Amino acid sequence: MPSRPTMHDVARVAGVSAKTVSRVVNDEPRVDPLTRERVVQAIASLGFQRNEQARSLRPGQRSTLIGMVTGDLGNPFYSAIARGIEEVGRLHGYLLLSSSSEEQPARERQLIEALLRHNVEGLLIVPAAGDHRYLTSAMLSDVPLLVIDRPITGGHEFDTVVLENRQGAFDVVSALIRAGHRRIGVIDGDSEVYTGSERMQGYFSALEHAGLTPEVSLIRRGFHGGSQAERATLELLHQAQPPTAIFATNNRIAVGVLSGMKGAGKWLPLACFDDFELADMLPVPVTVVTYDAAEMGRSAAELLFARLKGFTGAPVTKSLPVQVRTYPTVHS
Amino acid sequence: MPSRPTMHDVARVAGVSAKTVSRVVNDEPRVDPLTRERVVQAIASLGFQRNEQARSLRPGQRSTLIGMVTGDLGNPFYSAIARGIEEVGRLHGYLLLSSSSEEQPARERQLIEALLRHNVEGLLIVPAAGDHRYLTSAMLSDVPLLVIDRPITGGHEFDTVVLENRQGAFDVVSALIRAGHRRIGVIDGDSEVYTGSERMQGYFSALEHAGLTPEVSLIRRGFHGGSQAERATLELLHQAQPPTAIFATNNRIAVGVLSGMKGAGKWLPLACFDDFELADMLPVPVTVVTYDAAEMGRSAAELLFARLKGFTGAPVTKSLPVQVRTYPTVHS
DNA sequence: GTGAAAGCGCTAACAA
DNA sequence: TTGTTAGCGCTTTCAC
Repeated sequence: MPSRPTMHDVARVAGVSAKTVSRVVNDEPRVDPLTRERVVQAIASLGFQRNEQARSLRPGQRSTLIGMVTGDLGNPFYSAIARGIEEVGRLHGYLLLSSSSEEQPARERQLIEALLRHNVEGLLIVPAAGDHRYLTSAMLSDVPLLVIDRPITGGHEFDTVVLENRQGAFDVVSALIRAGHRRIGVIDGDSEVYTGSERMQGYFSALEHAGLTPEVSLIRRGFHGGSQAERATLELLHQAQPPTAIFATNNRIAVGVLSGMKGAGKWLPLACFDDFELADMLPVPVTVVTYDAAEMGRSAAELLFARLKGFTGAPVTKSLPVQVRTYPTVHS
Repeated sequence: MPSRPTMHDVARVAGVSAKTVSRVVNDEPRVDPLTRERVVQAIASLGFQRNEQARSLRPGQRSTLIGMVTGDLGNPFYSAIARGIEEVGRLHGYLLLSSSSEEQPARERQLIEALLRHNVEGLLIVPAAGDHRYLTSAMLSDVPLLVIDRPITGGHEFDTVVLENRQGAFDVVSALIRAGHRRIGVIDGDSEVYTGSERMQGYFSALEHAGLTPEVSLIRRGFHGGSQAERATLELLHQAQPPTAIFATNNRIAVGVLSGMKGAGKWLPLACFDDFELADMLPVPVTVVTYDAAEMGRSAAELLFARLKGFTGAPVTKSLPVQVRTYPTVHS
């Protein structure tokens, strides 16, 4: 059972003091080349690896750890963000502690506390719903916190990176209108969530901009999973005056909408916030709002490292651009 | 700029020694209820949070950190595994350090070393290709390592969790045969990768079992992305004796195959290892091998924690079951 | 039931 | 150029 060698072990083998080993490990200048060589040899022969936890215990030393909390690491949207964060972190020599709140506020708080106990130098969160006033500067004690995808409302202000949700929804609904649609159904995910409400506003703006009046019978809000969206779609399609196209405010909803169309045997053009694979293989034309989720992670991480490097100033909010893309139908 | 309070700060406020605070924080029994109460108050009023790095520095103390290396955290397959690991880790009070090797052996090694420097108690990796003999017990110094999805060949033996790749491929190809197909094309991802070669063996076994002879012209191997698979599909479809169905050894390949079919305007039934969304919305019947990727992560993590709890014995290899599932075509 | 002293592995400050 | 001392925040002796 080999236990990790310490600097003292290396020092003994090299015939120097621990401090000299430390100097070599940290590439400090004032070390005799010959001494350095002896130490390097000893390090290699013992397979020494510095204990980062011990190092970061000293005041003024960094832990080189950052922490992340999203709703669900297994969700491709969140994991793309995680990927972006990790990528930038690695460039700076940081490792990423990642965790899933399962969208539960209590869990999110526990995770943030756990990450802080482990001395992360920075936090990045995709906040769950709920009150975040517990995020006081006392609790965070100088650890910068970056908010991704949905701003935290009320209380302390944080650096934030979001998508241009409203603009994207406006653009994609406008595309349907340009294609001649006047009755555009909409199925919204959780409309209490920031992104959902922003996208709904984009929908309304697009109608208004085209001189169209929103119609209650075409709007279905507050659906969580795909199966709820599927039922809502059936309702929409079976009513007396059905829509001629449908806008889904996210891709999980879109999948439910497609199932609904399949069930009803009525295929309508689909618009959707979020790109998804095989959109070009469907029996309906699909228009999506596409964007780079990993870029959200990268932007957030870059802002975080700017803070760590001493950038001060008022909290920043960055909106990332999105793009509309149309996929043709497949004719089988 | 608030800095984190220490146990000494709490001790001062509560009028006790640091050791007593430690006792309270660790729920040790022999503390006077009144003293305990005073300490609890002080902890609350200061917002004290124990410094885990300092704690884990003492010999015999755990870091409550585990580390993971996969090819790409942003890939849904890997992130599902990460999710499973994280879930089990959380139950045990552990945080997860996750990182992406980008399938580069050198990067993988660097990440493993970085994780060890940060005192992870266990490692879980989805290994990149290449030689892993550097993973010596000297390097790992008692840190258990779990291998996921693809066994490490040669050298040290590790606990391993994989899918029943061969059986799954056998089953899904057999399903095509039962449906009457005699000429089944196959497009393989990277056939040097363990999963690819296992799945190919399953394909061959299924043919053999049905008394069919493999045909070179129906087999295309070694394709990386979807676009390579797309070209291979076009070749397959345009030859004199085309197949009547195609087996794709993973879902990225399957997407390429579908593009190829679209390009050729020839739609054939598709079989595929890996489930994927919207498989029931395609102009061809799709049969997939489905499984729970998160379960791989959970199984691996459970095995890891068993080791941490002292389970000894020869390295274990666990194969997780897979299932065949058929989606009907959509008729638009 | 409580506290004082020592030390985990490392590095900043100071000596030599 | 190199070594000694001290201490980061915590917990383990071992006294009291």
